[in-house]
Amino acid sequence: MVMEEKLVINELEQGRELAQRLMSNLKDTSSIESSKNLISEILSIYQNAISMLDDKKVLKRSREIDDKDSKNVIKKEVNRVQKMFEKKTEKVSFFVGAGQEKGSIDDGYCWRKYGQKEIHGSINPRGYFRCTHRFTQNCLAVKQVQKSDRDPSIFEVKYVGSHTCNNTTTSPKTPNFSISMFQQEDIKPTKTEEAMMSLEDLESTKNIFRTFSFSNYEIENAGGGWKGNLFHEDQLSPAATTSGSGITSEVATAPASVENSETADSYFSSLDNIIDFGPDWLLSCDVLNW
DNA sequence: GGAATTTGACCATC
DNA sequence: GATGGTCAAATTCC
Repeated sequence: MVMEEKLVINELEQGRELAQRLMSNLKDTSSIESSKNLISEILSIYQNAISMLDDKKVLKRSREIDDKDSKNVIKKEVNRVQKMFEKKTEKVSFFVGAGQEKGSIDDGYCWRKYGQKEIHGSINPRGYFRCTHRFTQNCLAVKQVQKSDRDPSIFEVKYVGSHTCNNTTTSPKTPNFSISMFQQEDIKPTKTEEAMMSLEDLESTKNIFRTFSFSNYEIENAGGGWKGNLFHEDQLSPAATTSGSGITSEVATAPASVENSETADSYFSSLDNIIDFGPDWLLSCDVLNW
């Protein structure tokens, strides 16, 4: 079975489990809050599953990978992912809670909004942000934030360029969140992508890959439920975005070598041996404690 | 008053 | 000409 299928099944199984819990909760009128949390989580899980199934390219590639004699395909995928890292653009979907309506998701960097555009075919406008230190430190990092048409609670954030500034709004955070990272499809090189991904970006990417599992009911609901945790203003982190996914670390965890690797090259060279590292490597992370 | 945001205009690309 | 990205003046916020 290919990775994407595992992911989808995983999502659906969690949705089923949560629905069962919800049914139990409904018998107990005192657990309304808990029920609300469960409903939110179920919805986001199904949203994830639908998104996966909806991605025809992922499914198409899944079929390729499913081919037992697909070592060449795997090689190709490794190269493709490697190229993706070489590009400076990454797209991240953020599951955003209350108080994060403006898409000014705090990812530890200072951003200044410089534009907003209605995008053809999209309901929601796209916001354009650049690093506050663009002129003082010549930092060319840029990000685009757009509320998902499919799920308004999700902000799709595309990062272009790497930070060359030293300034961050905060020290590395200890986010409680889950994150879905999708490969940016059909990225066409632009003038903003002249530089290659910096080690700094790689570092942040490695952080993103740190994983967890968050299908633990007790943990999720400790302190008012996972959503309460995730979206508490003091804790909501940026890049700390969340998809609300319940995908477990089994399928979402990046190889430990990612964290220890010094460069993207060294990391990806190890990928040659990883059969199950799927193509569009839809990663979903639920971070509990860093 | 300085910094940040908004928004219409302009420009590049296809 | 349509679309997406950026600029910059006006406006708002702290």
